[in-house]
Amino acid sequence: MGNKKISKKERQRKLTKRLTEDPFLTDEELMDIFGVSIQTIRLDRLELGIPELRERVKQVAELNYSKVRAIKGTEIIGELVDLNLGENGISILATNKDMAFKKTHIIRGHHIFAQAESLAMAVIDADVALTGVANIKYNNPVKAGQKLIAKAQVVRKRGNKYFVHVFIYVEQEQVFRGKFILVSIDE
Amino acid sequence: MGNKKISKKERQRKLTKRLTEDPFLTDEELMDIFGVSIQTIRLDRLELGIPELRERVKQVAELNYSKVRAIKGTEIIGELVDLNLGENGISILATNKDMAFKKTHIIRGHHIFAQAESLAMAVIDADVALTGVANIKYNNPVKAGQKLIAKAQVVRKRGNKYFVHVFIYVEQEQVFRGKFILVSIDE
DNA sequence: CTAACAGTTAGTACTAGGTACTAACTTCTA
DNA sequence: TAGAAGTTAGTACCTAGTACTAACTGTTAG
Repeated sequence: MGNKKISKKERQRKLTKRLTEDPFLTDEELMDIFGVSIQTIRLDRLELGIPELRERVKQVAELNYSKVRAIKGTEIIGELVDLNLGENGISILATNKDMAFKKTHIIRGHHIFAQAESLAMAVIDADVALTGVANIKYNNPVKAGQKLIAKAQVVRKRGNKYFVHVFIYVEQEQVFRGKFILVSIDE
Repeated sequence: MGNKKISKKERQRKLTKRLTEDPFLTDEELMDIFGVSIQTIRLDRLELGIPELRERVKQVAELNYSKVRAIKGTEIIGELVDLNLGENGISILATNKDMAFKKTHIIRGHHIFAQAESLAMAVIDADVALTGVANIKYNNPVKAGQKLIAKAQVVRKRGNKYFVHVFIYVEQEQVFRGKFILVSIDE
């Protein structure tokens, strides 16, 4: 693909773009793409501070390995720190900027909801449950990096219906409250 | 960490487990973990058909490179198929088993909530919004693989508060309804 | 008791995809 | 036309392996 001469600056700009699009390219492939020697590619990466292929692949792998876990978790969102089955429970969720809006760094609502819902499910003494009705309120926006402490309380149980209240706090201040009605399914 | 003799079978079982938990372990680290030589680790991997570290890392990277994009999207959960800013909108979310409980294959509530909430945000004509209050109800469980069609309608606007109703259907049948009050933040 | 075998270890040659470095060549430019 | 910038070539070395041969250890069957 010998593009007929482009400047060093231009090549380095394109190289950066190419590698952000596809971090799996080897120096050898880049050599063919830009029609320069492998040493030039390596000098470019050195100047631009772009690590080698294996390092780039590892970074992508590590980044997503934790991210996916955090989103879908095993089952519960946040870390369960206390639990009395059928009574109450506490979970902690450390927020990060991946959970937030890019502009404002305010945590997206469904992450908070997910913590509350999954804690509510954890506290009831049933194998599988579904959220029937939820009445929720977000009191205050949460910033990326803040630690969410969720407290759940089973208030009533009627047949296979559980009424659970969940309150989420950031340093004593309430940021969320939710009333869930969970329905357990017997198999 | 020389565990005092374990059988080959047992070691290979544990090795498989260790590597599914943490695919970033080198043969050298595994050698220390199991107290055997590096050749034994390599024979084990060969017998078990487990590829080398760099291949494993690459697989994790490639797998998630596409998956994560689908989970967090740019901003909206599901695909936006129709939108009249300030009035209404429709989004479609194709569910899969990663969004469901392992046992029952029923979609976890917060994914449905996330689709509804993000659609509600998309329809209101404001840069950034937060969910203030949500009153929601799950009518019917959703199975993995079903296609969720969400319809949002802005019913009232008062100052920086927007009242949005969202209904989600699976083939004409309503599975979710939510009333959101969204608050736009002016910067 | 010993031969046979599984299991383990040791060692060598080779690989990809590099780093780090020296040296030389080409091209532009003052 | 000298010198700097840019490019290319080549070498030694690195990691985390594969693929292979050879030898050693421990158990077990005849």
